[in-house]
Amino acid sequence: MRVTHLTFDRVPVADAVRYAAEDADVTLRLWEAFKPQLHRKRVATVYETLERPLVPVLARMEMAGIRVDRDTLSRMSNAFAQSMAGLEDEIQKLAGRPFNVGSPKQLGEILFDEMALPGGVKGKTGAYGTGADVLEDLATEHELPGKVLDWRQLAKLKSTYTDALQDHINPETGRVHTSYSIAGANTGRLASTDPNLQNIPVRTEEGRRIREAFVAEKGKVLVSLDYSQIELRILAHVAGIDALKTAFREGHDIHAMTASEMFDVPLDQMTPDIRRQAKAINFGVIYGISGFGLARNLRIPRDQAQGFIDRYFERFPGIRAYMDNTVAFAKENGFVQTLFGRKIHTPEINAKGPGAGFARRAAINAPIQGTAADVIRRAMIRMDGAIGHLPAKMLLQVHDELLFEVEEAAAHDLIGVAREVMEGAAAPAVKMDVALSVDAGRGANWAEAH
DNA sequence: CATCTCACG
DNA sequence: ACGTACGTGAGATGC
Repeated sequence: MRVTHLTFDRVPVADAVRYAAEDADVTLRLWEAFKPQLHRKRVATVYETLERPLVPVLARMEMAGIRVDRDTLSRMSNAFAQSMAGLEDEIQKLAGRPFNVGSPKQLGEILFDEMALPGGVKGKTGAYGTGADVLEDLATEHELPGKVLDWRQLAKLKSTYTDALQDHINPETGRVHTSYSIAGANTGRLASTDPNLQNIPVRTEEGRRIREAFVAEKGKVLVSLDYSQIELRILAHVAGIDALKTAFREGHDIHAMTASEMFDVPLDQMTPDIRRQAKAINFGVIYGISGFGLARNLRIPRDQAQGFIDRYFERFPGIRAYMDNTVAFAKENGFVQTLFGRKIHTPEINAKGPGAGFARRAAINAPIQGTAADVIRRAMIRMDGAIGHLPAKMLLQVHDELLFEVEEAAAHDLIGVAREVMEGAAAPAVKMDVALSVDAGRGANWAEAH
């Protein structure tokens, strides 16, 4: 038994398998044993965020793991390596000399010193920034930056996913077993480590294919259920925005509705670009919006971004009141609260200087992100009992999504039961003005189930 | 071991 | 005046 390397809230799967087979509650006892070693502040966070019944649930999920097909990953890895080699040749021809494409330092010197492309900005450390947004802008000037972006995407997928994931396949179970931190995030979210299964690619077609390697056992399927727009629904509730509440109640496209309201465009004349801008604003509000941040995200002038925000506050006045009240509460008390009363500490809120902006935005975001975290944690605690009669296991949590593996014939029943648990998870402690809604999918692999 | 970059919600 | 979207984890580079 190796307990020495245990942290307070993480259980290496080899131990979890052994312990949980004997006693699903053992993680909790281990956690209790390690608690005295924790830093004082960390203890306070844990006490306030921990819901004890969640601990054995997480242990069972870690123990269950998810089957990952090594051959699929291996094939993809080889394909990535080939494409990268081709791109590397092209990049170095364009650069005029060989260099390490994976080195931001060398790339910056090539782009801005040797090739003298415009827009080189040095950061605090004196190095040129070569992030994706910089290279995207630069791609209109020259062929090279776009190829570096392509190379980087493949390098990321290969090193972090197709290669590293293979090393995490447990030889005894043939499955990948993550570890969950129950107090990993300040807001009350879980965190997934070793490996992180909460950041498996999905946004691009190439990345999404990695999810094809996450498969169900023969005769079973993967079922994914995810909350639809849970943070915006919570915002509508806590800030009391009637227009948003109505839109959710009537099942409207929330970003299109926001766009229509803000820009006076009828819904039947909505364009993808106007909707995209409104979507960015909706997210911005959740993040504690600033003119600068929105301008950078949308790549528009700062005064125009500020105009959008002013307009938003004008049309949804409850939003500004929510933000002001939340910040005032944090300054007064040193914490904010989720709808369920869980405290999230904001020790920097009264700081002077550049840190003040961060603390302010974090305080605005925390009740929203934290309430969403509470909701899904409540669902997870109830889930084991609710699906106990079904041949199903809860495998993963990805902030607003739960992934299950279930015998094929029971998939329909599982979706019905799990959806009911998730949609009802706020009750009875909190009566939401906006109903929670859950989307479901199923398939032989995670790509199909999503 | 810090920094940069990028994957996710 | 200042520097900014919120919350994470991980791999590669280079000091």
